[in-house]
Parts: sequence; structure tokens; C-alpha cells
Amino acid sequence: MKTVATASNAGTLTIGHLARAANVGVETIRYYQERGLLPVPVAQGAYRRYSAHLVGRIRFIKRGQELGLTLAEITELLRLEDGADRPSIRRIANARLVQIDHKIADLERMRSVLSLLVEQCEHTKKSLPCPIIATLANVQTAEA
Amino acid sequence: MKTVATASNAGTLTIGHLARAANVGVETIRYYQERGLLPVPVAQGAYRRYSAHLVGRIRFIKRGQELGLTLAEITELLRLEDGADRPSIRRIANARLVQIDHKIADLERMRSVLSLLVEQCEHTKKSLPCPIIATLANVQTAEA
DNA sequence: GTAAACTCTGTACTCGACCCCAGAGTCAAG
DNA sequence: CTTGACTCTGGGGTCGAGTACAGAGTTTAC
Repeated sequence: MKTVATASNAGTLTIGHLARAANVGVETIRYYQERGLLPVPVAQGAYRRYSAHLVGRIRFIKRGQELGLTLAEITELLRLEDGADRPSIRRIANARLVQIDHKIADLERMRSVLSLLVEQCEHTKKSLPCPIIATLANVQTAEA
Repeated sequence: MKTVATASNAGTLTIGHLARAANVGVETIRYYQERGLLPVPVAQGAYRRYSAHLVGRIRFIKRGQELGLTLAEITELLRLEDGADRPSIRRIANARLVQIDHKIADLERMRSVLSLLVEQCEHTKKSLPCPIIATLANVQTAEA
């Protein structure tokens, strides 16, 4: 699923320059091309040349990732980049928000149990079983 | 890294029965054996037989996973199962707690930005650029 | 005594986002 | 005009926790 090359994609940067300018690896650019997030410009001679505006596109992708978006979602957003279809854009953001909320809830459940257990472990007499192990082993511990 | 088989591991359950009793797949048991979380009992005839107490061990593993522990950490805890070395046990739990806290912090940062953007997107005039896209594109939007 | 259901070993695949490598070709500076 | 740094294609590997499957052998219930 490679993006079709167009003349307008051509530019002055080699892939290495583009990579350094966008602060990603050369392999990342190739990967994004394969995934259809970046266009594959027509080669000028043996090598391809990239337009400097792709630096912005890569930053767009990276900022999306920082917000927890997947490359699939970012691909969608790039398709909606003109900003005309806001409901679709919001749908993507909201779907990710729901996932994030689920994940936070999971992690907070884990954190509260784990921190309670660590706490208990520190304050339980050495003669009694370790509360962490006992909980995992599903042993009923007494000590009111 | 297969756990060495010992006579004491032998029992009455086939792998399928153990799997059903512990509510996991047969493949999961084999995988845990490979990872050293479960012993490989001596075969009785052509098939191996498993002791019923392994059901508890599998539940131990599953409860550990519910607390966010990795199989590597659970392997460690199984090694410390006698509960004598509580500092080591707590070290594992605390290390995981730190990871969980980092992850929660990351996710909350994402959530706050994303939900703010969705909010803004809903209330920004259609004549102005979509705030979600604009943020990813790093466009400076006016509108005080 | 046979057929269904099981078990064995071994290998490959999944997901997501890359990283790393080999070998061949090419470009640019001095 | 050479040499070193780059680019190309194509492939494989990584992490974590399994799942899936093939093909052969074995048990067990009827």
C-alpha cells in the first residue's frame, strides 16, 4: 500500500537529510512510506529527493503518537487533514480517549491493590505469611 | 529452559484436564513450561500427568498478571514463594508500581490534551481550522 | 476393535512500530 | 578519480504472551 508518487513530492532533501531534520531514523521514513503515511517521491537519478514540507508531516505523526494515537489512526487523520470533516476527526479522538480511560482504570486498579499489598507486607509480622505471596496464592490470611 | 521434572510433579490430570481446571488453554500450559513457570512432569506412558496442585500455581500466575506483573516477575515471585525473603518480594512489587505510575502519568497527560482538543473542536467556529488537526500540524491558532 | 478425542513435538504466526543487516550501487568532496 | 558516506532493495529480528496448526502417535469409551 505505497502512496503513489507525484511530482509535487519531489524536493531537495535526501532521505538521510529528511531523517535528521525530522529527528527520526531513515528506517522510520521507509516504514512510514510502506504504511502509506508518507509519499514515495519520484527518484531524481538513482536516489529519491524529499520536499522539506515532509518534516512537518513527520512531526504531525510524532505528535499524534505522543497523544496515544496509533499509526492507523494518524493515517486517517492525515486523510482528514484539510479539517473539513470534524465529526470524523472527533470520532477518532474520542475512540482513543475511551481506550485511554479503560487503560487508566485498569492501571489504577492494579496500583491500588499492589500498593496496599506492599504496605501490608511491610507491616505484617514476620511470623505471618507474606501478604503479597499469600494474595497471589489466594491464601486466606487472618490478622484482623 | 524447561523446569526439571521430578516425581513429585506427577499426578492424575492430563494436560487437557489441567487446562480446563485452571481455565487456560493447553498451549498456555506448554508455554509456561517452556518459560519455567510450570514443571514438566515425568510422562506416565506416552502422556504426562499433572498434579492437581498445579491448578493453584496457574491461578497464582493469572492473579499476578491481573496486578500487571510480567511473567518474568511472576517467575521470580514463584522462586520466592516460601515468603521468607520479603525485601526481594517487595522490590519486585515496587518496581512494577513505579512502571504503573509512569504509565498512568503518560496516559493522563494524553487524556487531558485529547479531551481538551475534542472540547475545543466542538466549540470552534467552522470558519477556523480544526483544533485537533491544527495541534498535530503545530499550527498556531489565534482566537483568544 | 474401532473411532473420536486426546496428546506429543515442532514450527510459525499474531500485534505495533519500528531496528538492523547485507550486498550492491551511487554521489560528492578533495 | 578515488574514497568514504550515503542510498537502494530485500529480508530478518525485536518485545510479550500467547495462539494456531500439521502430522504422528495414543487412549478411552462404546
